Amino acid sequence: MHSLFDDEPPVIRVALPVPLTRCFDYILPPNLQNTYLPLGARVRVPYRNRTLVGVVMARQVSPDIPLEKLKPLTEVIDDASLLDDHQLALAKWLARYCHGPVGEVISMMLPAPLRQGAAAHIQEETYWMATQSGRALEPEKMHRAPKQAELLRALQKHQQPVAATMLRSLGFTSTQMAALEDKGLAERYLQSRHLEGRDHETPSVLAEIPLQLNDDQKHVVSEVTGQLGQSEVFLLEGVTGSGKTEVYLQVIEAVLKQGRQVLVLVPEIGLAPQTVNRFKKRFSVPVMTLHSGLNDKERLDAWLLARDGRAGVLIGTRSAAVTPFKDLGLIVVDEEHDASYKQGDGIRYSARDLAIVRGKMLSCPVVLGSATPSLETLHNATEKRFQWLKLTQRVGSSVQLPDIYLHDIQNKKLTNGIDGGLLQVMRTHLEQGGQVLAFINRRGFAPALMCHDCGWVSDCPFCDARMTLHREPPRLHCHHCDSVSAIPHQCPKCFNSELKPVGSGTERMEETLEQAFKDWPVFRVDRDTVSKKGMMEKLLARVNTEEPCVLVGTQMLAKGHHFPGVSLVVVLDADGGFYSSDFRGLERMGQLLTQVAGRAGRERRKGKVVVQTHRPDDPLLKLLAQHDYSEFSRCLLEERKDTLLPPYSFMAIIRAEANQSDLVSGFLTDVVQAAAPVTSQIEGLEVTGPVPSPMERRFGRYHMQIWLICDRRGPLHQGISCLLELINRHPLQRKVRWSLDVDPQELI
DNA sequence: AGCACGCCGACT
DNA sequence: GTCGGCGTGCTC
Ligand SMILES: [Zn+2]
Ligand SMILES: [Zn+2]
Repeated sequence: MHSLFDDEPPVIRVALPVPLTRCFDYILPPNLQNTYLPLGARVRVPYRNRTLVGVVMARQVSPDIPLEKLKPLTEVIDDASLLDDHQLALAKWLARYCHGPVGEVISMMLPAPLRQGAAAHIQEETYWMATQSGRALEPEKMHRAPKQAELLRALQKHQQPVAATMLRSLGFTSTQMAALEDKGLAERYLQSRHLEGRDHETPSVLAEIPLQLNDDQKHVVSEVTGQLGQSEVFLLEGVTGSGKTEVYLQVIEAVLKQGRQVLVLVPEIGLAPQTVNRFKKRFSVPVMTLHSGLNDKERLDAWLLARDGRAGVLIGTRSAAVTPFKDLGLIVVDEEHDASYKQGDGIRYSARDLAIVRGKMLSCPVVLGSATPSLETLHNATEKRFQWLKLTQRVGSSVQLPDIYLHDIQNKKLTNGIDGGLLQVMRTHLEQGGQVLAFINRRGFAPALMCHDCGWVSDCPFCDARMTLHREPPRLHCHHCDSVSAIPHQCPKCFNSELKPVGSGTERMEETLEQAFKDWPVFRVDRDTVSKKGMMEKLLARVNTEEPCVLVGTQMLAKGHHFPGVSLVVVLDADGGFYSSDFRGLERMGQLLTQVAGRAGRERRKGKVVVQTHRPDDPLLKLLAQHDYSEFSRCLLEERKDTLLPPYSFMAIIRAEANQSDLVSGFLTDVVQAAAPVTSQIEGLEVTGPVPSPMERRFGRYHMQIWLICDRRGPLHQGISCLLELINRHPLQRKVRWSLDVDPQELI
């Protein structure tokens, strides 16, 4: 709105990274009134007694507080919009969805240097390339300038521009480079080092010939490429080895040929160099990555190159979902069911869901790929909101699905978590020259230490949990609060000197298997071994020799790296999903088991999977053993429908914690009771709680939650707004930390 | 969230 | 007398 009077100073509305769900207005001082200041540009503003970086959300606003209370802004940082209209619309959408401040959402979207006000310009470096006449000239003829001749000879060897820094490290000087330029023999280029001489404007997109597709793949590629420019969501369901990646590559190729950009989302661990290299090898356009392994500068460059349309393909983990693009033509979400797509703190968004929202806003297709789609996605596909495409044929004729055996351990005495019969199966397999993969879902030596005389257990002093016994290095370690203590030599309660480890983790399994198989090496892969630098590379090299060995580890082994020599996979604790307090426990178990099975015998020989279970007759487990994830998921969906849980309802959780349990319960009880007159009138909305979290005490703090479940999103958000309003007015706000999670993935 | 302001106990 | 504990209020 324009000001009522012309002499009133122009006021702008700024989103700031503060936890207050409103924007702040500032006066544009006279000296900045002629500065170009578009929406989405960053400004520096005074805020209380400090200065903050904010983003312009509106101009020429009439402030809701008296004009004399407004402060003038300090500085305009961007001379052009930093975030375009779509990016701002996305931020607003996410802020509404999370019931959070748009300023915090925007702050989350920006790489750290931009948050702090750094210039939004790609650092360009000088590159040199021989011109046509430079290539035609024989350097030997340059008698009077031997150094320049040598430089020209070096440049002639390359078809691509060579970095000036590289030439300098070879002993050439800038004067020599400039001299060649003056003679028209060399040309200078300014470009980002990350582009590796590639250019998105390139006329040819391909750097190699694509693979031949089978009929399934051809059908999928033509379906998706036939609907480019439309906001369609595709579920691409393809079993392990059905050639999903090649389908992605060929759909991406079609988008790149239109001169548009592509975003590829991958799980946290999925960003293996081999995946990225496959993309770089296929395309001649710049392929950038964005993941947690990059430093601030690298992240900023990737972000800017995507925003400026200079990156053709961006492959990234969760946070890449909020990267701006100049002309986005396709989003691929690989392993869409993966839990790492959900941000667990701060702005709790799902990268997969955000991808779908962006697709709708930009009219671009979204491809969700998985061998084990989430129930949410399957439900959307069944309801025809997504187009359901399937890859049923496995690529390569020799590849067969492994046989899966459910190994009954009811009434069996296990030695350190493994049955003697199963050890024999492993031995036979090793004798035949095969590699074995053994999964166990717990790190450490044993999940607890116990006194058999008085019943003392290694409880964590800060959590409702046992401290895990570790041998490397020896310690008791709580996996929930990270507190560490020495291993007691005798029982702290009765002084009995015999304390027994209870249950097995990866370390104990490693030891057990080492003792059982003296002739073959046993390698452990879990967070503790992988974090040691260079260990993983060394291990991969050893395992890739395909000499017989045993790999024991956590889920980490199932994701990421593929081991071609493995033909026996052993799952030691499959029953966890049955006893999980989370209604998604079984779904996760099915996805993990299917993924694990895909690790057995993908090449050459047929694989075998053995699953230790107390429930060999369980119908769901049997379905998984028959490679029937579809029927398995159909059964689970049936169950969710009966219990009216997601995806048959929408859910939100309000979590709260404090150092005293009565503070949390008092706080949440007040809120629920005060809201009841309103929430009980909202049709279909169910408010449950406060209830203690599955592990009430964690790190000395008491956790409780309120559940909101509703059959429609609208009333759910109405209920949330009502509760949050009361929370924000509650006097205990200072002592209780709380958060809202819409569409939670974890119920903890 | 942050950060100032303000009001009480125990220190030089 | 003052240093610092944290309860309270506000941020354009
Ligand atoms: Zn004891
Ligand atoms: Zn703990």
